[in-house]
Amino acid sequence: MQVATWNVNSVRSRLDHILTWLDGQPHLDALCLQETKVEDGSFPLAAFRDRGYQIEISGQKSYNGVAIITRTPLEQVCRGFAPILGETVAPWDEQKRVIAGVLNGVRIVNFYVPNGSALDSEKYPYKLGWLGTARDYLAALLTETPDLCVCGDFNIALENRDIWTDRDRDRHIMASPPEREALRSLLALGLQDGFRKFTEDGGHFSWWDYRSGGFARNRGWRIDHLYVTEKLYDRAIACTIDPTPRGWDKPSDHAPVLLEWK
DNA sequence: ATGGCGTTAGAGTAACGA
Repeated sequence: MQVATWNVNSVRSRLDHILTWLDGQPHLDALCLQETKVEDGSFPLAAFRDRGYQIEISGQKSYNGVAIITRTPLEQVCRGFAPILGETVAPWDEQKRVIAGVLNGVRIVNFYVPNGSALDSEKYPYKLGWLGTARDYLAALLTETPDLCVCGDFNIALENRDIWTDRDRDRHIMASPPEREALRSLLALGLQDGFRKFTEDGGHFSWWDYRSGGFARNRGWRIDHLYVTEKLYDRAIACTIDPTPRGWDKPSDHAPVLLEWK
């Protein structure tokens, strides 16, 4: 089974890229998208359905938005935290950042973790609080489905080897110790990084800034992740970042990341 | 470098991303 995650920075602007890339992935079972940036009523559903794909969406105007594209129907589709954790967490669902479903007995969770903006921004504690709620959500899901694949744009580089530069890391959004600690606490539920099963060295990134020729100089960050529970981790046979679409005309600033298990 | 680029909303700039 193959699952991929890709922050496309607007599904409408990136429609051709997404379809072209999908055409080159005949064995892909699920593609999790983030930052679709469109209300559900304006989502280009037909472009996917006409090509035989199924798609489940959860979006809003202008910001955020997630979707899961599959070849066979996604089961037990669940949008946001509230269906699992109850109405007390409903405020966290105002921003559309979570969609999940079950495919071949595996629960696939698609997260678009808040960026946080800067350490002195009010968005920073929002990001940490969101990650705490996400941890509670995954803990609840684990009691129902033991096999979990949690993927998406986490907006966190967990280790120094996941960042091109070592300048001001501790004070930088996406690398600060509290963010890393919040992600580690979530992973401590029993999730492992698919990418690091196969690749130990640095210099592998999933996001490059549009500015200053970040991609051409490979000045990037590895912030898009596929985390899996123990059994799936043991069965994993490959995890790769595909930088190809990042080099296309008018690209997303993120590249897709794929995980395959038997 | 309060820099660099790109998207959305909506009509000139502003918010946001990471």
